[in-house]
Amino acid sequence: MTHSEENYLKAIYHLTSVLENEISTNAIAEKMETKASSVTDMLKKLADKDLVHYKKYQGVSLTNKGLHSAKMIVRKHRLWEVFLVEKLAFSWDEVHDIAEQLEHIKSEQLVNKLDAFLNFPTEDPHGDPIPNAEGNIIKVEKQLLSELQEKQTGICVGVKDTSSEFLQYLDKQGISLGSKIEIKSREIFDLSLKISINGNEMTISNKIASNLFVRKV
Amino acid sequence: MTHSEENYLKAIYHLTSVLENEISTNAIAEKMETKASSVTDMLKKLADKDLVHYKKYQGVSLTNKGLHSAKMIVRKHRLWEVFLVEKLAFSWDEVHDIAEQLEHIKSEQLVNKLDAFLNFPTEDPHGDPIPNAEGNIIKVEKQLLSELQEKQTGICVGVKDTSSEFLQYLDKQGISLGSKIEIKSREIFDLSLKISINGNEMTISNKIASNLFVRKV
DNA sequence: TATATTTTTTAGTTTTGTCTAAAAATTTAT
DNA sequence: ATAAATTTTTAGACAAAACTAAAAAATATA
Ligand SMILES: [Mn+2]
Ligand SMILES: [Mn+2]
Ligand SMILES: [Mn+2]
Ligand SMILES: [Mn+2]
Repeated sequence: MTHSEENYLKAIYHLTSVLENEISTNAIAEKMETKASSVTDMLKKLADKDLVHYKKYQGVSLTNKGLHSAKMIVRKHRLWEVFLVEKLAFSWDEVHDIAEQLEHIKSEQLVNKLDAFLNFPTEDPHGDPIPNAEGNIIKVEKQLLSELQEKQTGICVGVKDTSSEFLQYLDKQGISLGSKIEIKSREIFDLSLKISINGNEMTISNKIASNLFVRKV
Repeated sequence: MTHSEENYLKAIYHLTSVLENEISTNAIAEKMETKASSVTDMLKKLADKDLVHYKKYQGVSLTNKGLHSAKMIVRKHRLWEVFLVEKLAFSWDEVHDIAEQLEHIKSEQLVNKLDAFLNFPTEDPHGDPIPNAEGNIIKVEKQLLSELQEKQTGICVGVKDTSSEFLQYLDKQGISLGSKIEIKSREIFDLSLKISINGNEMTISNKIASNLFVRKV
């Protein structure tokens, strides 16, 4: 499997969890920042290899084989991110691009030894789940901070936007995975929130709150 | 720089240390298991990018820029090999192919953090020197075991052949980097050696002895 | 329903890296 | 010095992965 094929599988996998039904050519093109015609070419190739179900004009979905491959790529991506943060002291906003390269390294033994070296983590530095060697994922129930009611409290367990801009903003505000956040009040006008985080009071916009995952406590 | 360009630079670099003078198209083709015509094509491209000095029919050599790039690839290859052996518990005969992939990961920060994580090793698991961030190499004087005289003793500091067959043979015989080897006697007929290694006596062929580097003591 | 708009596919190019076959240059042998 | 052998380069082709422009299909609108 080529890097390009792997990137397409991964894109389809990620779109599947957001869009539920069949994935459109255009959705893939947008996600991969490429042209729809290139996507069509690749879908044919992936279909030939039994990695996707594809019918002209009808969108695409992963076969079992394709799903498993996609999960293994995501597994590698997230394990490498853990390695970079935990072992090499990268910060969580620096690791994505490097992991994009490392996820294509081919060696089952390597992934599994890396997994063991890292003590079989179940989540990456952004709170995303890491599939195990069989492809199984531990789902943690979580919701957006913006969905919490006034006076409710949550533990920050993930980010929806993983851009370094957003992650660096969170660093600046002292928000990280594990932070305890209480909604003090919600401003009706712009849905901004007054929160207390580890005792510290501050105001955050709705945009921020709808990119933070929390586990209610 | 593409993977392929990097592989060519590395091949030329390795051939340079063996062949001294200008490197021939055929030597590169043989090393890379490709056709001479493919090599010619690539040499033109590398010359265009000022990575090699190339004159038709006259062979090729690395420019300063090309030499530095090659050293950085070798640096990555050998650091990753150290990582795989020291941290992930791979054996020294399993790491080369994985390092061939990892050497192409592009991130200066990654290499340097990995280097620090490994405590700035100067040699890889096969005894080959690791260029530092500036490309400098610590040369250790070493010679082939086959060059030692009777009654002389050496410490094993490297292997010339890094094939897994040879490395596994060494494992089986209990020979590793750091082993103290004394030449007890040399058989004139086939140049085989009776040696004692860490007290243990055994006989090895000339082929083995001329693939083992030692530091005389 | 008929028409307009959007989405998707097809057709034809381009770039990279490879190949084979043939031509050109260099080296070796007579 | 000439001929033979070897090495290297050129010419032309191909596969992968991208692109643009145009055609076809599906969807939305009047
Ligand atoms: Mn990532
Ligand atoms: Mn992540
Ligand atoms: Mn190696
Ligand atoms: Mn090595």
